[in-house]
Amino acid sequence: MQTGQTGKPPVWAVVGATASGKTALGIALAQRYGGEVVSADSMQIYKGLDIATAKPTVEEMCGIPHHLISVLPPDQPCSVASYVEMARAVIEDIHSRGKLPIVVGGTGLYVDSLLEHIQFPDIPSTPDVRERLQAEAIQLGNATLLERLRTVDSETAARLHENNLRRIIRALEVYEATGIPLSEHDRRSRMQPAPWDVIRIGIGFRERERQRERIRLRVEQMVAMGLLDEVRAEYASGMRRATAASAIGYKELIPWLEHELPLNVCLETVVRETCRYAKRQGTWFRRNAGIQWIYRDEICENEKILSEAQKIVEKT
RNA sequence: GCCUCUGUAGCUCAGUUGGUAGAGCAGGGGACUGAAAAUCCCCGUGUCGUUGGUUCGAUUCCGAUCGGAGGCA
Repeated sequence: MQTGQTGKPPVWAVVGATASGKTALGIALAQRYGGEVVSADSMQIYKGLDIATAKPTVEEMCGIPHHLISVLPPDQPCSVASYVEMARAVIEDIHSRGKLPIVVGGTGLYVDSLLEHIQFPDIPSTPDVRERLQAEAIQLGNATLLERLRTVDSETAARLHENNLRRIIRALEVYEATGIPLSEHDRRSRMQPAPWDVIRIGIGFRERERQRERIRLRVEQMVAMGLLDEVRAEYASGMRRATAASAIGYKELIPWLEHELPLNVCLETVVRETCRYAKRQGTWFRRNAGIQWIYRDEICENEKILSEAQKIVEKT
């Protein structure tokens, strides 16, 4: 098996916003370089909602093995930590078979936690503690909880806004469980460098309007592929409260299923929410100086995107 | 034809007892370590429909006019 410059085994990654064409590029690269795809997508990891989450179809996969897609039941909560654990095992397996792992995904937190080799301490979320803190927040106010956090972890408290209750609660939860501030855990989690040589390719858009057009088109395609039936079936099966239920393209169509809004309005919401999501993804990946970008609206055809990507991987 | 209401940010609408205006949504920017397709933060100049008049000063009052909604014929 080939190794990178430093002698470490290679891992490639294709990242970027939704509807940028990551999936196609990942598969094309895998075909040419003996790769297998490792998905880094917090929604595709769940079974069901295949169309809504834009999972590649069997034909699109072209026989390339895809990992971490449709591996969890929709009602099972996932987390970065468990994703990273699974993904590491998958990468190790791919390497052991002499193949090249290509991480493809738009969930920035998952991608970075994996590639930066974050060591997550074993502090799982505890629903009862969260509920208790949630209740306290309602009773005493968020500011009180943030103050409490300040006394045990001023560093984390300083960077959290009092409205960001979710993170305040997590920080308190971690301290209660371990007696060590979250900020300290975070530092320790970054002590180990990744054992791979990573190449990151990003697919982006220069102009937001191009991206918007592409998203609109993709939503139309999803509808043509049977999105509505899929959502209806999923809804009927009673999927609630799980992470998978927050998928864009699913939750926006519920008012239509419940006869509260017309279909076209809900579909417009799907487009809008997807654009907003894409914007957040852009913000996430933009700050990463290690990504080598290819711009979708400069190089339209997939062929050329592939050749650009080949230039990137071959010069490195 | 007459009467009433209405015309303010991309959209829905507040408001100014006359001193050139502000919310929500949309949009833009940012953050992000166990819910991340989630969650959170920051960003509001627009001929106040047009045109005359009153006034030191009008988006605000008055007249006309154009557009929209409703009512009476």
